[in-house]
Amino acid sequence: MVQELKNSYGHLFEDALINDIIQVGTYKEVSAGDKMIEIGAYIKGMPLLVSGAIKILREDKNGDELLLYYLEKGDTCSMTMSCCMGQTKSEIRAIAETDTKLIMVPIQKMELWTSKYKSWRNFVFESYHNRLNEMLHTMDSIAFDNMDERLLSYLKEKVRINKDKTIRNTHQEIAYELHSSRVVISRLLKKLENMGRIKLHRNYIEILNL
Amino acid sequence: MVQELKNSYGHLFEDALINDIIQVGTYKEVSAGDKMIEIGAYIKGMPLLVSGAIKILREDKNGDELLLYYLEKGDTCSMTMSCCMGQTKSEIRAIAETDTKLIMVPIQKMELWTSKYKSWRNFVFESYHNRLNEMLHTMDSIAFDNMDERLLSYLKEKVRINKDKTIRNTHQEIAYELHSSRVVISRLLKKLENMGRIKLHRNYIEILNL
DNA sequence: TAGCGTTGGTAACATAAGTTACACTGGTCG
DNA sequence: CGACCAGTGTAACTTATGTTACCAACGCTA
Repeated sequence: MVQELKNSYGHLFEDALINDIIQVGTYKEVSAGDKMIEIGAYIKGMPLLVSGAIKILREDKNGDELLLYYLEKGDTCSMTMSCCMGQTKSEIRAIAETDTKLIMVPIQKMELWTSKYKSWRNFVFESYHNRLNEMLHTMDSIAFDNMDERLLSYLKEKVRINKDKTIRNTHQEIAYELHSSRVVISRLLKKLENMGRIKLHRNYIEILNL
Repeated sequence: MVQELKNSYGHLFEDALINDIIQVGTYKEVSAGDKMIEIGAYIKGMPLLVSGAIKILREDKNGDELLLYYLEKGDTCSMTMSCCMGQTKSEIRAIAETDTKLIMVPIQKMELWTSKYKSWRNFVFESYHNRLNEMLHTMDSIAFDNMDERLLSYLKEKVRINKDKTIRNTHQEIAYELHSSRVVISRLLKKLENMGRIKLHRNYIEILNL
C-alpha cells in the first residue's frame, strides 16, 4: 500500500500527509463490476484511486441508469466529499469499471487534513473542479448531441478508460448506460459498422478507427 | 456594504473574515439582463451574492444556450473558484436574472482565507456541493424528462427566483434557455393554458397553478 | 442431440420534438 | 393614417428516437 500510495500521490501530497494516510487508510481491491456505492447509502469513507476506473451513474424514477463519468487513478469522489459535509445520502451509484485498487480514508479525517495540509486542500478543490467540468461535458453531450454522437463519444471514452480496443459489452449494457434502448443502439452500431469504424461480434465490439 | 454583508453572511463567517472581506471587497450592483461573465473570459474576482439572482448558461457549438442553474443570496460561483485554481477560462456565461447586489472579492485572497478561516473553507466546500447537486438535478431534467415537464419545472423555478407569478419573457426567450425552438414552446404553453394552469399574454405569462 | 436462454438484426409502427411556412394581432413610428 | 415589426397561433411536414414484435445465431446443458 505504501508504495502504491507514493506512486500515485507522492507528487501531490507532502510526506506528513502521506504518513497520516498510511496510518488511517485501508487498502482495498475491487473487481470489475463490483458495486461500490448505492444510491441512498451513507458514505463511510473517501476513496483515493490508485489504479483502475470507477463509473459513476445516476438513476431515474424508473430505476434506469445514465453514465455520468469515470474516476481514474489520482481521482477521488467529490460526491463522497459532498455527502460527508452534510451527512446526506449518496445521490449516485458507483460501480467498478475495471479491476481497481484504492485506499479508503475515514471521512472523520477530512476536516482536520483540510486545515492542516495545503496539498490536501488543493487536492480536494482540484477534485471538485474536475468533477464539475466532467459534469459540464456530460451535460453538453446529453443536451446538444444526437444519439449517434453520444454513442461515438461513449465508445471512445470506453477504449481510453479500459486501454483496450475491444469493448466487452452487450448492446443492452451500452443502451443502459446511455439511457437508451437496445434496438436503438444496435441500429446505430450497425451504422458505424457499415461505415467501417467498428466490427461487431457477439458479446464484444472491435474498435477500428473512431 | 458592511450591513449588506453582515445580513447575508454574518451567520456564516467569523468576524475577522467579515473584516477582511470589507477591506478588499468591492460592492457592486448589476441590473437584470447585464452580462457578468462571458464564455472564454478570464475571471478577476469571486462574487458573493447579497440579493437578486444570476443565471448560469452553457453554450453549444452553434452558439445556442442552455440554462444550467441560478445563483441566489448567499451563493457564490463555483465555476469561478474552479477557474481561479487552474487559471483557466470560463466555461459558462453568467447573466443577471434580476437586479442583483453582490460583493466582489479578488481571487488572490482565496488561497490565504482557505488556510486561515474554517468558515471560509466550509463555505467554499458547501458551495461546490450545492453546485454539483444543482448540476445533477439539471441533468436529470434534461436526460429523463420530456419537454413539457422541463418547461413546467422551468416556469416553477422562474416564479421562485423572481418572486413573481408573472413571467415577463417571450416564448422565444424561454425556448432559448431550454435549448428548444419557439414553435415547440408556444405549442406546450398553449397546452398548459388549455389545462388552466397558466394564462398567456403578449410578452408575459400569468402563472395560475403549477 | 434437442431444447433453452441470451444476444443481435430488422421491420413496422408510435411519438416527441424540430422545421418551415404563413396568418393574425397589437404596438410603434414615420 | 399606413407601413412595419415583434410576438404569437397553428398547420403540415420531417426526423430522431423509442417500442413492439419476431426471427436467427450462438452457446450451454440436460
